[in-house]
Amino acid sequence: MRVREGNKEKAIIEAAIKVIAENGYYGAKIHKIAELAGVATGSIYSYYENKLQIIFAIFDNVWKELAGKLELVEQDESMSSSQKLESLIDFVFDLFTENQDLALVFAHEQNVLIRDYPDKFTPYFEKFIQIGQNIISQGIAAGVFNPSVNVFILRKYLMGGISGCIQAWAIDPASYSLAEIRDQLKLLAHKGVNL
Amino acid sequence: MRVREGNKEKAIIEAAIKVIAENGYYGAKIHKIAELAGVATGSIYSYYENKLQIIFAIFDNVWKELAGKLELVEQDESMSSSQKLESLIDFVFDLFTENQDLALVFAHEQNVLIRDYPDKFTPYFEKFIQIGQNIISQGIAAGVFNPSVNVFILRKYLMGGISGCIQAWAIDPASYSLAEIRDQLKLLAHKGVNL
Amino acid sequence: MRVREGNKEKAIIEAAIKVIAENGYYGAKIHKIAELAGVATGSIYSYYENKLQIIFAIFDNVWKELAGKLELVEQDESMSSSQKLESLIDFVFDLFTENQDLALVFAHEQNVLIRDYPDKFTPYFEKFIQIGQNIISQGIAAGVFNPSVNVFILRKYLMGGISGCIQAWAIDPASYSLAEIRDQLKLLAHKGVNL
Amino acid sequence: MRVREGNKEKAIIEAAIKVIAENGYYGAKIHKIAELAGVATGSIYSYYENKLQIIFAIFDNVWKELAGKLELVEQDESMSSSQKLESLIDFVFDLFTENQDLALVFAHEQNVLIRDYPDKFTPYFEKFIQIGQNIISQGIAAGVFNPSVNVFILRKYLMGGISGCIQAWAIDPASYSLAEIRDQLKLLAHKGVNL
DNA sequence: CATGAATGAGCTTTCATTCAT
DNA sequence: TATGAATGAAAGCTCATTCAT
Repeated sequence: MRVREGNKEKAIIEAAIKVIAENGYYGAKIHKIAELAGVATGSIYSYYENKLQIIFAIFDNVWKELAGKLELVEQDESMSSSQKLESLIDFVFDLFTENQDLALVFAHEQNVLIRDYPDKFTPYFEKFIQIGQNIISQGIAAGVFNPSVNVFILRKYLMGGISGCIQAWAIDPASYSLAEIRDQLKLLAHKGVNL
Repeated sequence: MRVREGNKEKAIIEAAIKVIAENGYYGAKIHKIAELAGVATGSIYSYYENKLQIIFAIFDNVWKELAGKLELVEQDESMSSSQKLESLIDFVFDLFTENQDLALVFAHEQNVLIRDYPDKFTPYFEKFIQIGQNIISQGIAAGVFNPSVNVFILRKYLMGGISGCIQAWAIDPASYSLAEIRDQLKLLAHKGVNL
Repeated sequence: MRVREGNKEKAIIEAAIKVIAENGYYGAKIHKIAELAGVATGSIYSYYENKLQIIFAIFDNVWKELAGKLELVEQDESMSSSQKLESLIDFVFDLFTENQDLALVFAHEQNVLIRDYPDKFTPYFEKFIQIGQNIISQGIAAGVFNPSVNVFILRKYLMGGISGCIQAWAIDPASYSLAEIRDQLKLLAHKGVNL
Repeated sequence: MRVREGNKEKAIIEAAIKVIAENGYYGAKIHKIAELAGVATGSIYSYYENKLQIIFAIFDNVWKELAGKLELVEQDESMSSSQKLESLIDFVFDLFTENQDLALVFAHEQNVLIRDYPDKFTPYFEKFIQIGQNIISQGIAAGVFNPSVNVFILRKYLMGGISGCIQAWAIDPASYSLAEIRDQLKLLAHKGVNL
């Protein structure tokens, strides 16, 4: 049956997220991940080729899900560009605020991973970014977004800003109101792109 | 001669920036830093207590300089809040675009360092951020900035956005026009804070 | 099989005794101990926390065994104080002459270890010494040992004398007759304590 | 002038005794010895070929002096064998109780040094021991000492016993009365050798 | 597939010794 | 001779990965 194995694979990923969130990628010991996942150290290697593939898998899951959702929104002709942009923020925001450890892994590890292995990082991230860029471009074409913004730069700016806020919250959740961050993010994004 | 050449310490820092930019903190081997600095491995430890202190020193230099500059601007009564905000962006932008490796170290390592050693990270960073926050608050008080933005969140957003752009450029400088990034950053920052 | 072979831990200790005997604690390289034990360097650390714990374990084994034996003798009411004192010498003598390397480790390292880590050294040594002291005190009370000897000083003297002889033999076994050393030790001990 | 240099050489030896007493030979850093001696690190090497020669010099000084004194006593026909034996103990005892650090160095390092460098250790030690052995042999020949003791073994026993007592005192001087140790040592030595 | 003991390459750090001044 | 910054070999220890069971 796939169920049991599927469970182990997932248990490993979840344990890895927790351990990496707490210790960083280098500080996350395979032994600890295995322990937390309730499997033997060696079993990790039945599911993932090596340590690197585990964190790749984490981000693959994340961006596959987000890109899938965003793709549906992009194609939804009943939504305005502004609504689509808000949805983008909501998707990212929902996922990471649901799972604080995942947010920390995202904030701390993704950039470094992309630097070290630009060609091996999940293509779904690029896809997600590309869709986001499309949404903005479409908004510009539709006359609702400011044509003077460089979408290529804007996407880096927006992602950086969102990431900065999520990280701040994940490190010290007690100091931030999630609802306010979300509203502010949307406000700032809109101010950034609107005419 | 007894006069310390004053170069070795600097040579080590510069070599460290280069090696860390290319390999990350964990991937930066002391041996390589020493080699690039043109000193013996052991000499590193005459100048820095251990590997960690090297990267701390890098950030200490960076934020000491930036906080110093920003402090002068903050106190300059001839400048408007908008001009001060632009100066902030210019300072960060100038420093990191002058030194691409430093930009990569900043973009990839700072957050992780702060996570792992929150109390040992240079206090000048917090000082810089605090001054930036003051500038925005003063702009709000002066009626030029939007009072509905949460400065606490905004500062994370702005720093994240700036960092995201600098990182994108540092990884792939050929694809970006520095001048355009700078203009866009200022535009986006203004749009974010203005009424 | 899950059954630990029970040999590796012992093989490491035995290799350590040999290597430390030949090179001293500081001269004993982990790599050499591992090689002689027939295990990988890293395996040492599965059994012992660090290098120090290895030599602590050696002395723990030694004095645990000797203190256990001496305790039985102390409680044996059929033996005279003189016989008990002879037993003490026999126990030490037997153990160390059976294992020349162990004798060298004892003679060369124990004092230094106690100096450097007085609180971490095996408590069984103190126990052994204490029982020896009791035996002498009982002999004095029974009127067979000389009441004018200071048992506190005597125990240092006796241990020092025994240690000196064992060391001399261990360094150059060809020059000494074990049987004669043993007889002389007993003679000297008796002359030291008898009335 | 020799004076100045002579002072430095002595200052180094004295600093070395102190530092080695506190940290052991391996724990004694050349840098610390130089600092305490008030000379530059490199200057040590103008006086001693290397670290090893420093501790050799310490023991050379010690045993040269003691052997010289004991030689005079041995040749003194007005003294009995028993008096000569007492003198031996007095000499050792006086020197080490005058200089507690020296006692620690003796107790902790001499045996190890002899093991590691049997041929390079000061010949004056062997000379001292030899004279001591002669004194006992003469006492036996004169009919005052017990002919059944093996002088070869006895000397190891006596030196071990004396060393054990001096070490105990040096480690914890507050717990011992020097006068009593000295008396007990003489008593035990006499009981050991007398008929 | 599951296990976890075993592996050993590779790293940071120390410190006796050197040598240009 | 005196100095002390510089050297670099060497060692303890870690931990991702393997593999016999």
